[in-house]
Amino acid sequence: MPPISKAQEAPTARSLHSGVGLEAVSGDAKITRRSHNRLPRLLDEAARVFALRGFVAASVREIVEPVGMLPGSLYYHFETKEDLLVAVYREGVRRLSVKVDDATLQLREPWARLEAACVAHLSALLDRTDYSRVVIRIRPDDAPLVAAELTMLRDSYEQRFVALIDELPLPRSVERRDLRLMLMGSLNWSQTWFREDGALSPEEIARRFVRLLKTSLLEP
Amino acid sequence: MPPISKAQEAPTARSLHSGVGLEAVSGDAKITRRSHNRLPRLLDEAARVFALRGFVAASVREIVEPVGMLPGSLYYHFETKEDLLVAVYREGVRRLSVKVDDATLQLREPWARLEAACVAHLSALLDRTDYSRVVIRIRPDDAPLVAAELTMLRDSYEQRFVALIDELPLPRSVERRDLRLMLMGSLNWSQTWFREDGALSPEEIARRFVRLLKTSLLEP
Amino acid sequence: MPPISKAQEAPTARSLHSGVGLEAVSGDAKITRRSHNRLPRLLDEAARVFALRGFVAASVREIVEPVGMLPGSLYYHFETKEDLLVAVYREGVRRLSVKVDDATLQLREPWARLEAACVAHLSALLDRTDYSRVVIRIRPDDAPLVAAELTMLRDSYEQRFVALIDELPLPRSVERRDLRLMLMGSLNWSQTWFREDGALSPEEIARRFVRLLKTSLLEP
Amino acid sequence: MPPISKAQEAPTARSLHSGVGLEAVSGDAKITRRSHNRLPRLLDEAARVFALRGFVAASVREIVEPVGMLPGSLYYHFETKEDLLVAVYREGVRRLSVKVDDATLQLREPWARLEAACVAHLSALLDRTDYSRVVIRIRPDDAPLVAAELTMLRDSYEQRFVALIDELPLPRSVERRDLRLMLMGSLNWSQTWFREDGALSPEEIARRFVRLLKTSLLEP
DNA sequence: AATGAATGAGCTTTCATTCAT
DNA sequence: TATGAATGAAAGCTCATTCAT
Repeated sequence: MPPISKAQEAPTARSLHSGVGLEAVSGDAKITRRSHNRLPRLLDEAARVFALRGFVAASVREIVEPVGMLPGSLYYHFETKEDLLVAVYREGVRRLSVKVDDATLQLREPWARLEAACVAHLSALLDRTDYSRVVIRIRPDDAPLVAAELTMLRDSYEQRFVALIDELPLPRSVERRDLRLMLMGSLNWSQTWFREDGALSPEEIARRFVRLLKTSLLEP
Repeated sequence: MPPISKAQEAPTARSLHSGVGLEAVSGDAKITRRSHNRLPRLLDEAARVFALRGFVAASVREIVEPVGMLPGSLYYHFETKEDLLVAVYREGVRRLSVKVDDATLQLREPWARLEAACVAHLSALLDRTDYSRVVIRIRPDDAPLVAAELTMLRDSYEQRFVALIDELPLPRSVERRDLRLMLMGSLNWSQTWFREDGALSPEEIARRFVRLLKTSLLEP
Repeated sequence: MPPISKAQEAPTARSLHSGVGLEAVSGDAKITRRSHNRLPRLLDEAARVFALRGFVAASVREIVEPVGMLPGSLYYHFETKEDLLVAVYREGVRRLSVKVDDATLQLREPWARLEAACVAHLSALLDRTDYSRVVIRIRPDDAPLVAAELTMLRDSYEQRFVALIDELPLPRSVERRDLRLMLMGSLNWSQTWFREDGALSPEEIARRFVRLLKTSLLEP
Repeated sequence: MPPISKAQEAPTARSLHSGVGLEAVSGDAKITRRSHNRLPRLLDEAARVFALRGFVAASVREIVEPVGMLPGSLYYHFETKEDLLVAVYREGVRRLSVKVDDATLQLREPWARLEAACVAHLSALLDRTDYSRVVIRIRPDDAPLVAAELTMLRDSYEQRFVALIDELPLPRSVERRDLRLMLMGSLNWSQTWFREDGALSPEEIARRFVRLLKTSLLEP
C-alpha cells in the first residue's frame, strides 16, 4: 500500500480499519503472529496524541513510539504529518456521524432526536479513547495545508445538526442558526472544563444543556 | 528592569505598561527618559501571535521580529516563552475584567447586567487586536509549566460571571453552574466560527445567545 | 535471475538486454515466455535519472516509479544503487563504443576517422535518451564503492581515442596525450552548455571543434 | 548579523572576508580569543566540501564539523544550504575574476593576454584550496532554487573570456564563440582528470592547450 | 536594554535497503 | 518476479535559549 496521498479520494463509508466503532484494535492477535498491520494502532495512537497535545505539539516520535515503530516508518503510510491528521480527523467524523445517526434513528419527536444527538456528540467528544475528540480539539488552521479539507469534513458532520434543528417546531422569532451555534458551542467547549471525576456524566451534561435552552429561565 | 521571573508575585491591579486599555502603546515617551521602551510593543506582538497561532506554534522569532528585536533579546524581559505567555494572559484577563466591570457598573437589573457582561466579553474576545483573545484561545495545558497560573487567572476572571449569575432570579430547578458553563462555552466557542465579515456583530451575537437561553423555545 | 552482485565479472561484449542499441526495449517478448520483463525499462529510467540529476541526487524512488515498481523491488535485480549505476554505465560505454566503431569502420584517412569518432561521441553524449550521457555526467568518485570499476570502463572506451590519435600524422612537437585531453574535454564539457534549441547540432559542433584544433588560428 | 537572505543584494566588489585572495583564514588569532567570527572558516570549509563532493552529497554536518560548529549554527549565517552555496560560488567567481584581471592587466598582445588568462583560470581551478573549484565543479541545476543566480554569476565571469577572444586577430572563418567554448571546455574538464602528482603543472597544461589551438596540426 | 553568535535538542522528512511472503 | 511493511541512519532545518559583550 503506497502512502495515502493528499489527492486521495473521498472515504468510503466503511473506511479504515474494520468495523463500526472499534476504538482500540484488540483481539487482532489471530490475524498474524508478527502482527504487521500496525496501521490501525498507528491511527489509534495518533488520535490519542493529537487529542492530548494538539496538532503542532504532537510529535511524530510520540505518536509512533508506543506502536513500536520508528519515525520514518510513518511515512510509508502517510506522506506528511498533515495527511495523518486528515486520516484521523476523517475517522473521527465518521465515528461521530455513525453515533449520532444511530442515536437518532429510532426516535421521531424532534426535541428527543436533538437531545439524543447531543448526548451522542458529547459522549464521543469527552471519551478519552475516541477519535472524535480530535475533531473538536484541532482547529483546521492549525494545519494550514489541509485546513480546507478539515473544514469540509467538519461541516459535513455538522449538517446533521442543521437538519435536526430544522425539524424543531420553534417560535418564529428564533434564528435556527443561532440556536445551533449556541448549542454546539456550549457542548464543544466542555472539552476545556470537563473532568472525568466530576459529578456529572457527559450524557447528563448534554441533557441539561438542551433543557436549559428549551425552557424559560424567567421565574414561574 | 530584570527579567520577570517565574517566582514573581501575583500582579497588582495596575500591572504591565500603565494605562487602562491601550493596545498599541504610543506616547509613552515621558515615562522613561530616553529609552524607546519596546516592551509594550513586544507584548502587543506576543498577544497577536499567540492568538493567531496558539502557544506552541507561535515562534519567538515571529513575535520579536515585527518589533525589530532579535530572539535573544526577549530573554532580557522574560525568562521563558512561558513567562511571556503569562504576562500576556494576565494582561488579557485584566482587560477583560475592566471591560466587564465597566459594562455592568451602571446597571442594576440582573439580566441586563449579565447581558452587558456577555456583550463586553464577546466583543473583547472577537476583537482582532485584543489581548483577551489569548485568554480564550490558549488552553492552560498548552504550557504545562505555567498551566496552574493560567488557570488561576482565568478562574479569577470567571468569578465575575459566577457572581452575575448568582444574582439572577431563577426557577429553583436550574443549576447555576450549568447555566454559566453553557453560556460561556457558547460565547467562547464563537472564536472558532466567527468571521468579521459576517452578518452579525459580536454584540448582537451575545445578545441573541442570552435571549435564547432566557426564553422558552417551546411553541407559544 | 539473481541480483547482479558486486563480485560480478567483466561484462561480455553483448551484455544486458540483447539488441544493439535499442533504447526502449519493445518486442522482447519472445525472449522470456510470459514475463513482461521490466528490467530493460528499469535501466532506461535509471539512465534517464542518473543523467538528469547525477548519481547522488537520483533517488531510487524516482527511477523505479515510472516503471511501476516499488523501491524494494530494485533489489531483486541489483544489490545496491551503485550496482545499478555500474550496469547503466557499462551499457553507456558499450553503446558509445559501438557508435564510434561503426562510425570509423569504413574510413581510412586518420583525420576523417577522428572527426567521425568525435561526431559519434558528441551525438550520443547530447542525446537526451542515451545511456551515454551517464558516462560523461557521472564522476566515478560520486560512487566511491564502484569508482574503480567506472574508471576502468571509461578508460576502456577512451582507448579508442588514444588509438585514433596515434594514427594521426602530426608535427613532432605535438604531445598526443595533450591533444586527446583537450579534444575530449571540450567535447565532454559541451554537456554543460549545450541547448537542444541552439543553432548548432551536435554533429556540427564536433566538426567545428576538430577543425579549430587542426588548423592554424594565426592570421593568413 | 542576520542570515543572508535569498533576496540579498548584489555583492560589493570587496565582499566576504577581507582581502583579495586569502584562501584560509589564518593569523586571525589576534582578533578575539574565543575566536568568534567563524564565518570565514565556515565558508572555507564549505568551499572545500562542495568542491570535493558536489552540492548534493555535501552534508551540512560535514561542512560544519571541522569548524567546531553544530549543524544548526549554520542557519544563523545562511537561510539555506543553497544560500551557503551561493555565497561560496560568488566568492569563487570573485577570486577567479581578480586572478584573471591581475594576470592580463600588464599585457598588451592579445594571444599573450588570453594565454595568461587561461593560466590563471586553470591554476585556480585545480588548486585544492580554492573557492574557484566550486564554480567549475557545481552545475547550477544541482541547486535548482538558486540555479539562475549561479548561472548569472558564472556568465559574468565568462564575459572576460568573450572579451579576450574578441581581441584576437583571427582568420575570418573562425567563429569566436566556438573557440571560447572549446578552449574553456577543455580547461574546465581538466578537473576530472588532473592529478596533482602528474607530470604537468596547471600552468603548463594551460599553455599547451592554447598552443594546440593556435597552431596548425597539419604536417609541416 | 539589547545584540551577535551560537548551542543542543529536537523537528519532520527522505534515503537506501531489508526480508518475509 | 516482485510487494508490503518497515528499518536505521541521516538529512536539512527550526526551536527556545544562553551569554559574553
